[in-house]
Amino acid sequence: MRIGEAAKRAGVSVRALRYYEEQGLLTSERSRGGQREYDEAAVDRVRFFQQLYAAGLPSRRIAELLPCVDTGTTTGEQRAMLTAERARIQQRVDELNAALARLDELIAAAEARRA
Amino acid sequence: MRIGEAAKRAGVSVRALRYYEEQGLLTSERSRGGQREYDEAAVDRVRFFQQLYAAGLPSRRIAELLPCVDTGTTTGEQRAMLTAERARIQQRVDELNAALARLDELIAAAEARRA
DNA sequence: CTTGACTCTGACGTCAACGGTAGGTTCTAC
DNA sequence: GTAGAACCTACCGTTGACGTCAGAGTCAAG
Repeated sequence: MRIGEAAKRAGVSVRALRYYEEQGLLTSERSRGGQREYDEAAVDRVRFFQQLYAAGLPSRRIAELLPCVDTGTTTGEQRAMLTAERARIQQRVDELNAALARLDELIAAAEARRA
Repeated sequence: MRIGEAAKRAGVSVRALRYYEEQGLLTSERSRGGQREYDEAAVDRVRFFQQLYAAGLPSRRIAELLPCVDTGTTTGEQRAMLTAERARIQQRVDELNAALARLDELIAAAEARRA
């Protein structure tokens, strides 16, 4: 499929796909006319990026861990990065839960005063 | 206390405090010389901002819900915003947990292949 | 073989939350 | 009363993940 459909299926913009390629996160075949061609795997890959972006990883880090995903092999350094990122995300989850608790206080107070 | 100490106690930069004031999130008394004066409540307030920032709320939204915090009263619109933000954050937590699961797969595979 | 939708490569624009700097003032300690 | 730390305003710079636009080429349909 071409870039427009791939973007739609992955739920991102056409520009985003070109950006990912620019950053070395995504490759693509080219038609004889020079247009990008993607397969289903590329769509999955992009969805994976979205998850990692949502988790706060910058594209640099994603690029660093892509070899693990692609080849299935890891260096000690890469394993260390994976667990470090895991810890960072876990911490973010904890922060968000704290924020949720805080918001719940506000909401409860607001509802009480409303009644 | 002056801005330097307030920043240190809140765990942010001096620049950040001036930025919050610029955005209408924080006020301060001024000494006769024009220097900002903060109390403990301001420090707490800033810590609260940090929590909300961590939860992904932009300063615009924070500014919108500050009246609830300050006056303790809410309009229907504000209550709606509070619960909407709550839902958004909850969704983010879910996304992060999904990312964690994904990373755990990678880590497990890496550890297995290492051994 | 033309039309219209889609795509291409640059390259500049955007937005948030500050960082950093310049040039000058205020405060605290001695 | 003076040195040095801390503070002031004003303004430009930064970073990341794209948005947007220009000008040109490509592709599927009729």
